[in-house]
Amino acid sequence: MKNPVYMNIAESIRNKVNSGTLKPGDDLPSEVNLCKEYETSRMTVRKSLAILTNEGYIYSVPGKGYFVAKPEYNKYTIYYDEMHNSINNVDSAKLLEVDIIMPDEKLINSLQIHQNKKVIRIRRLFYTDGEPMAYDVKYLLYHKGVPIVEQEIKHATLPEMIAKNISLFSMKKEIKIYTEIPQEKTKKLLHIDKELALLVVEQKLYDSNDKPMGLGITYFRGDYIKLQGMSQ
Amino acid sequence: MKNPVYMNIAESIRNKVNSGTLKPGDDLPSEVNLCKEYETSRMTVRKSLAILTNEGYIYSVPGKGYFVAKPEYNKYTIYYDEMHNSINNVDSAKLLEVDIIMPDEKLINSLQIHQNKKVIRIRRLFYTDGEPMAYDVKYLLYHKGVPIVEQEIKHATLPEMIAKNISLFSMKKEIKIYTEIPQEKTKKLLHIDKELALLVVEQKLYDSNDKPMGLGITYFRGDYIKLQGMSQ
DNA sequence: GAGTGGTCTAGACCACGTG
DNA sequence: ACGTGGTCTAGACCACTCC
Repeated sequence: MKNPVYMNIAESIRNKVNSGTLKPGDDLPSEVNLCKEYETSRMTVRKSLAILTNEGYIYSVPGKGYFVAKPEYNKYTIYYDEMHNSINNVDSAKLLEVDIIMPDEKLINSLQIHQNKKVIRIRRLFYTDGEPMAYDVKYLLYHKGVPIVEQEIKHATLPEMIAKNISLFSMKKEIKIYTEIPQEKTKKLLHIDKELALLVVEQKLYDSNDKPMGLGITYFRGDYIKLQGMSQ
Repeated sequence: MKNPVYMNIAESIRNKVNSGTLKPGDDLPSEVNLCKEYETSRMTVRKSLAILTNEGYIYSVPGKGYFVAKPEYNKYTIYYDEMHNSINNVDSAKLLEVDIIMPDEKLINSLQIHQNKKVIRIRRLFYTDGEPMAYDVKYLLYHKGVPIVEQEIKHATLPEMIAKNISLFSMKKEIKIYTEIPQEKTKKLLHIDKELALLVVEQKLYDSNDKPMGLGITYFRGDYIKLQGMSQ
């Protein structure tokens, strides 16, 4: 046990919260009192408290003190990538079509563009073990330098397509997950000949000014996908 | 502009990463060099670097230095609560049944229990505007003090049910999202008389020793739910 | 051995909230 | 006025990496 001092202090307080000795809303001893209790300097105590703050255990109010936070019941982290999921990975992709279209009303609203602004549409099919598992459509705003090179597009995810121009760090992303009964043409594309639902995942990417940069909609065969997430 | 010094330094470096002046894999100036560049002390520079590390912009390697990180394309945060979602909130709930059952094989595996360990099953219907929108089943391990008081159970989420005993902080949660065609009995419960898919959300809660504490499965009418997530 | 980040100290001044 | 957290300094020693 040669952990740094600040880790031991954080662990000690964390245990008090986990065990219920400290309950949400309770106040912690002040920094100077914690210094005395653990016989260390203020910066070390503050390091411990910063860790617990990051972990969501506590929060501070300037002039008042530190308090035990309420845990977030309902927060999950999910890693979603249209080419990889927990049941099946996409092992090959077919580029159906790349074209330039005039946006319909839904697209005008979604991408917040003028009705005469043209949009690049990329339609693909994703395969696993030779079977089609998802139909994928991307709508990208045309920007100088956007690659329309087949080999670059074929296996790219939406962030990868857009990151050709913009730093990936400043992008904001949104995701929507819902289910749908497939239309006839989608059934044909995905070789669906029985009653089967689609899991639909919409991704939207924004630049640092909250301007939409692209929209992707992926229609997964319901028997080929399960999304997973976890706390933390 | 009377921001703290460490914020300005962080902002300055963040901008270099966002603009592409610094690219993933590039190394940053050393702490002492940053001290000279920004004419400040080492602890202040370290505070800036700690922030950028938390934000996922950079990472450090002891003995070597700081480097620009690769952004996480595919990480999303989703707030899920079986009683609230982006389309419709549950405005009332009906408790169908609470009973004690012997676990089937699926449940034995999922909750990692012995086959003769009994399990509490809670079955509910969720309504919005008087219409049934979801069918919900929870499986809880029996523990002393578990409340089986109807009024407490009726509107509780899975974490709330289990948090009666255990500190909510130390719990780990898992979520699985998929789609299914409803069975006949589910169709009746949810008043489904047309072709309609279900969005199924499974939640599993673990205590701090990774021991499963409960499983919840919620079957949402596909036209009544859309899950949403976002980066960060 | 020189340079790097990781930990830690013992001070300081400030803005804020409460009596 | 006093106690609180927020910011900042100028040092120190350590473990690690690389040459």
